[in-house]
Amino acid sequence: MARAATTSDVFNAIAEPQRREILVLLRAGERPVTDVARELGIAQPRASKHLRVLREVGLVRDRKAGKQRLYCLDARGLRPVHEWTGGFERFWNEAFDRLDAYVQDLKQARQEE
Amino acid sequence: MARAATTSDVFNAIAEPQRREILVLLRAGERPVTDVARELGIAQPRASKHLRVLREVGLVRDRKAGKQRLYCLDARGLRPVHEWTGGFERFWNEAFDRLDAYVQDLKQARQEE
DNA sequence: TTGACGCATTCCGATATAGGCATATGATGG
DNA sequence: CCATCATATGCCTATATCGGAATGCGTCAA
Repeated sequence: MARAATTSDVFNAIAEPQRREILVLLRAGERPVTDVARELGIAQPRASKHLRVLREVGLVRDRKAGKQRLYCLDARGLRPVHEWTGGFERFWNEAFDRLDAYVQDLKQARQEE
Repeated sequence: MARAATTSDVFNAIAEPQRREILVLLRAGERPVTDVARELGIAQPRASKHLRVLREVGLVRDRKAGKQRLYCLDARGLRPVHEWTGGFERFWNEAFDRLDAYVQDLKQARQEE
């Protein structure tokens, strides 16, 4: 089996750097596809594809505006990711890590005696 | 080009659900590969491979303990993810979203007139 | 109606990945 | 040194991407 589909999975959707760039860009407000493509320096079909993935996982919404289609951020889907990583907050505490490294060294040393 | 390598990229590493499970499991303390495999209900080679990816992006460390190899969490790499998503915190505020949806509706309605 | 513009989609090729299975490697005990 | 347990790796297949180029489709203006 290959990797899980990006569709319907926010973790996969934001695994792609350019999609993260798009989300950051859209924080400044809604934009048409062409603008997104130009600001990221990528081809328009590519921007459309990324935006489609983001739309399918619910991270952006789109709205027709004449000839254009404006995309805007809907960051609610990022909340679960934030909370999931937040569950590890106490583990990346610097002091904790230093202590942990110390314990590691102790164990390693004891075992190498 | 295919998708970016999972290696050396935390966002990609945690895009895989089972790897996230492993990280959660390791919060309870270090474990040998076999335990990880058993607790996730997967084959041992699979667990080893996932652990390897996690090790290569720095999310776990390993330590030899006799015949076993104990893996332990090193969650520091999750901090950037937490902070990145945190940059969208104000956008998933419920009230904000409600207002936004309202504005959306207004625009949509105006355009459909 | 015809162009022109903005965007989505499709077809294609290259590649990375996940998983399974078999097997190699490593360490331990006898 | 050998048998055994614990892990890591290599090989293989199926599949899901990403990216590019061409093209389809809808909308607006003249």
